[in-house]
Amino acid sequence: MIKKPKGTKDILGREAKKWKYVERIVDEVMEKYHYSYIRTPLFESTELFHRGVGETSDIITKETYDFIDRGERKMTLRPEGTAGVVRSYLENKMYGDPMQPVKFYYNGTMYRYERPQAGRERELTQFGCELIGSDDPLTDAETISLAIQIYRILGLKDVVVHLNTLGDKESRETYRKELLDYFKPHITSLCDDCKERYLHNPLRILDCKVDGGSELFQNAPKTIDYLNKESKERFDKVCEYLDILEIPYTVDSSIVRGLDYYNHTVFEFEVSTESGKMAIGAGGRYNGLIGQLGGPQTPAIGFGSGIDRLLLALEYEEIELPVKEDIDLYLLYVNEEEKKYAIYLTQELRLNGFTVETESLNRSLKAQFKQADRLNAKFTIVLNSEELNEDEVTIKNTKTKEEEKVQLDALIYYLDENLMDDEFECSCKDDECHHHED
RNA sequence: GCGAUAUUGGUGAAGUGGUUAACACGCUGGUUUGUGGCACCAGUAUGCAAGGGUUCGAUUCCCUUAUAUCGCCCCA
Repeated sequence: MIKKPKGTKDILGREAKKWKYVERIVDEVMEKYHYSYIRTPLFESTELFHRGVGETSDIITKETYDFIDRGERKMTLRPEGTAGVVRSYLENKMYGDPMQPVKFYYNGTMYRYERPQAGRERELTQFGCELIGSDDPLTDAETISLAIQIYRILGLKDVVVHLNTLGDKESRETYRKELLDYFKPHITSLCDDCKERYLHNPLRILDCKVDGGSELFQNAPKTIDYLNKESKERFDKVCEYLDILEIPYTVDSSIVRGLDYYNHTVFEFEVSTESGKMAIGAGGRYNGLIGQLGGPQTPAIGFGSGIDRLLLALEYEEIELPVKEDIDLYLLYVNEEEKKYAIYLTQELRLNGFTVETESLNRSLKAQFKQADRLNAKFTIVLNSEELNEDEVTIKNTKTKEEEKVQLDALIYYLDENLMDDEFECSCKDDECHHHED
């Protein structure tokens, strides 16, 4: 048996319907925020992702899916969405476009060579957006609000926005130095992982799961205290604008980014699950990236959000998305004449907008009824030669078990009438629920 | 890269160093000659992840590999 590759999964049935629903909401909200959809390649030249080595280690070195193509070019499956969008921005010289800023959103699979665990796959799906060409703090606030809107519409009301600022380059370097100085006398008391982090990734020390709550860590320098005036004012503006938008947030100095082109605003969206807190999305300002990739110095901000994790969060919160797999009608038959009519009628009803299924395994009537039952068909019709000669059928409502004789030419009308009030009832009871909109 | 636990039919699973691997659901058929969902009856794993080893004998013990789940590192 050939099995699926490690860290991938098949999404099917009801689960697949949920995905499509989430993606539809993403499309709708993104359009309202005036982001336009962009599709970039699933693979790019390796150097796009492996450029500008920052303070992080593992990302660049071993966690991408790299391959050499038949033309001996070094390629990498995209591990995230931003780099491809920015590459496209540069390649299409969009910095010269009179329409500024440039706003894109994407939704697609990303690939990371990691060991799978809860909420972590090798192939993951993320949606996200990038706003390129504005440094105004209002775009920071808008980006965060956009993500929160999507989460809320899907039913996640308790997403916590963790907000932080890294400041500009000057502020960051000062901070980094202060942090190293602060921990230097305590290196020996740090856990082994943190000793390693001290050398390669000092900002992550604050994330330590072992000593994170200790006094030493609580009193560690915070990025916010090392901002220069300009960066501080900028951050205050972002906060002010979020207040206007009534987006609650908590300033969390432990939020950092792994890559060094990030500056100023960084944020993460966090939810609770049975195994603790989990980030379902994250983003930040990356004013340094476009220049790093050889373009003009251009400010930009964006976020990415994992759909897999989003669905995990919904499941944990027991939020039901309005998806249904039921069919409207199952057509049963026994003899060839009836079968021929079933073939015709199935198509006719499908063309009129109904979800119709008919028997294709020549099973006994009993088995056909079981099938109709399994499919949750709202109606069944057993085609009967004698009735057909009279141009009528007997249609049965599977819920009420009532049967009715209906003239064939009135069948569509009948179905329309009786399926109308059959609307989805979703589990969220508050007014903000958008599930009923269509 | 490191660690823990697991892997038995279509599904959920029980189980033992020794002839025929429980039980349940599902499925198929029948009781019911064209109207199911209930009931009853029957059928449904030359097979216990793969390979190797220990043994007279292994699904059961050991090793390796694969995969799964969950942690650590990392998290763009």
